[in-house]
Amino acid sequence: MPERPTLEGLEAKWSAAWEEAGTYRFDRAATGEQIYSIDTPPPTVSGSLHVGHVFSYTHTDTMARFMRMRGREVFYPMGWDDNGLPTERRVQNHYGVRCDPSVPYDPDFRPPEEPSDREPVSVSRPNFVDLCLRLTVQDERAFEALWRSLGLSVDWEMTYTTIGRLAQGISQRSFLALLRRGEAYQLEAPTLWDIDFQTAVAQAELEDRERPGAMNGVRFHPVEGGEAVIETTRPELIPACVALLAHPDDERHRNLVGKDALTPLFGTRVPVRTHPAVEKDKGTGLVMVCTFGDLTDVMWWRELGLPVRSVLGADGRLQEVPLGEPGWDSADPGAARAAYSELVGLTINQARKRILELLAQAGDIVGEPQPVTRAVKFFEKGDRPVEIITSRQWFIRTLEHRERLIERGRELHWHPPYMRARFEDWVNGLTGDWCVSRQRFFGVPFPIWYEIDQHGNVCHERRLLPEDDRLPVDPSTDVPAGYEPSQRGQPGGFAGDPDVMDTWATSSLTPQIAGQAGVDPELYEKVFPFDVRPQAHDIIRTWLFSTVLRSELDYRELPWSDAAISGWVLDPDRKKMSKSKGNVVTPMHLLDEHGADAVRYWAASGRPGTDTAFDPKQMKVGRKLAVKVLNASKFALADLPPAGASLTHALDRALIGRLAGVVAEATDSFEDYDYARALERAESSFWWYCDYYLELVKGRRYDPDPDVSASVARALRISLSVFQRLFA
RNA sequence: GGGCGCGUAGCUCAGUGGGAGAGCGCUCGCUUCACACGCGAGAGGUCGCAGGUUCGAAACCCGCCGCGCCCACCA
Repeated sequence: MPERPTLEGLEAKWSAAWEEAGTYRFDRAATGEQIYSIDTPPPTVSGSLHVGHVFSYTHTDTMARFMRMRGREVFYPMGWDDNGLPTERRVQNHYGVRCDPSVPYDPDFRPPEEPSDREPVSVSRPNFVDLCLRLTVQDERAFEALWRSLGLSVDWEMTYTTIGRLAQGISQRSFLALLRRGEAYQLEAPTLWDIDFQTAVAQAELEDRERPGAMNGVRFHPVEGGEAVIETTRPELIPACVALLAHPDDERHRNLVGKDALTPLFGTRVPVRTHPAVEKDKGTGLVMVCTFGDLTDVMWWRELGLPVRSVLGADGRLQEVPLGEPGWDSADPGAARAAYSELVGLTINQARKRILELLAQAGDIVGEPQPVTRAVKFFEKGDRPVEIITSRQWFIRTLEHRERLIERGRELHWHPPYMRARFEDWVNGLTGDWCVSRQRFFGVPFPIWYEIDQHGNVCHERRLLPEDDRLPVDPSTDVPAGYEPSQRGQPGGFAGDPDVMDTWATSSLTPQIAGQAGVDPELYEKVFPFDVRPQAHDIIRTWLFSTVLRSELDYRELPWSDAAISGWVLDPDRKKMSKSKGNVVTPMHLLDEHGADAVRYWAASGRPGTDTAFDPKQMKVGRKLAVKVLNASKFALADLPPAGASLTHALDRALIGRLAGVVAEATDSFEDYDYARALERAESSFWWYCDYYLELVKGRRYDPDPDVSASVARALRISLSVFQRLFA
């Protein structure tokens, strides 16, 4: 018994001891209901963990420890989500490179020592992927060190990465199965597109940002005379206009409906039609449909069977179009070409400015532009608004499974229960199938090649698929069965699918990856379906939703019985922490300053699902609690008589009875995933115990008569053990 | 516009039908032999507002106000 008990050194001593003893290893001999499996969120490996990670992972850890103490064999792996755009962007900045798939592989490539200020160095795709792997290995080491400092009781022998062979094989196998069953399909269709990353993105990855704009009145010219004025914030899309629409009940435009009008500047003939989704009281009540300005355009285009006139290129600039040719008819092809030549090659903003000048010169601007602020869709990791561009992409069927997904959401036990509403809202609001292909590099490739015909054309409908036992494959370096490497890209040869999967297309399989589906069937059988998916509420629409979808498509069952949803850590002003705001708190110094128990105390006091303000004061409180436990232990255990006596004194018996109630309450709280309530009960009863029970028994505890002190000694042993287990 | 959550002491929050509470902060006192990272005493609140249900409402119901998040719209 030390003279002055101290927290210093305890963490290093015990984490080493637990590692040595394999305390948190999963015992594969366990079976059935005995096993409690956790579908741990793999944190994105792109820089550093922040205090929000510490918060929610601590919540999960308390559940793991509780279940272990209840006699369950806990399967608690860790994963690293290292594939995807965040890593690519970090590698670009860190090494000053840019991936260019047309550059050949250089086996002797060395990255620059320091990223230069000049143009980034173009490197081949394999070299780029090597750099991504190199950097993520470093990051993952740092992440593991942090998790160990925090005392997470994960089994470090079960770690996976989303770019690793296991995850790639499982992702590809699942995708090919979906393809065989028709649940995955390839289609050339309007797709949400980020013009900076030049990749398709999914509905789930969009966010709104307020942007200033201007509403411009623009005059169209009905072929039978008169005028048709629309209002638009996107005049640069006038060459892509395919129709004008009015509401069916709108008297003002009744004489135009069913007739044609010519676009200003380009003289393209477009029909005037009706659609019930047009809002009469917005602008003039007349709206132009372009291919494509927004998702509403896509809906009108699809429902009214309109043609496509695509003016926007993948790089976000206006591209060459065959004005005057079929599909691009013009009343005055010469004038149309002259006007469009002023726009081609310009960015969206440049083109918008220029076309307004041209319209003004032509006298087709009506009134003054009205400044407006409107919410614009952005890719959540992007810097410019998403556009809608027609491209060939892979999709997973989602819309037709909506009702079954809602049902699964109702079978799932949500903690807290109201989080289910977010899931249902999202499913009900889906507007399209899930676009899973990305025109990027550091991800799981689509395991598909295409035949090339004698003319050198890639035949996307003539697919060459690998057998499952070859997976994972990289079609950009591997060769389909029956072909030679020399036939790549040649007439009569083959071409690999150039795309990689959306990172969620892999993350949606974390139960299968963690459980090693198809690789270690015995393990998988034991852990799947998992018991719990812990995660934060902001990714219900992405990770939780997509995992439920994949499990439904592959197994027709839920991937887990429970979902434990944690809140966010907000800054002291209750604002969301984000890199751009510069208010992110990194956790390592907190662990150094306050100690893991203190940080965990703060985290565990945040109620399930509730956002919590970052508050170091709570960590100080946690540290005091830890010190108090040491001191109370010193008092309780010093010079105790031998064990074995019985509880004879009423006060001692009352204490133990009271503790039984606390244990029951804490247990009930934990069973309902309410670790915060369990902590609050344990803590308040512990301070009561110190202030009243320990003070009350001092006289008897030091009584020279062993018959008097024996009952106290017994009660102290029991009560101290109970409190230590409650806090554990 | 729709959905969800929240609004209790200066701050952070607990409290789902009967006593308004905890920690921090503040005031006063105490080195008392587990602990000054402690102990004791105290000040501080029309429980967002307005109705209703009830013998009784911080809690249950209706409406409103404010804050946050998600979704939709965004011509």
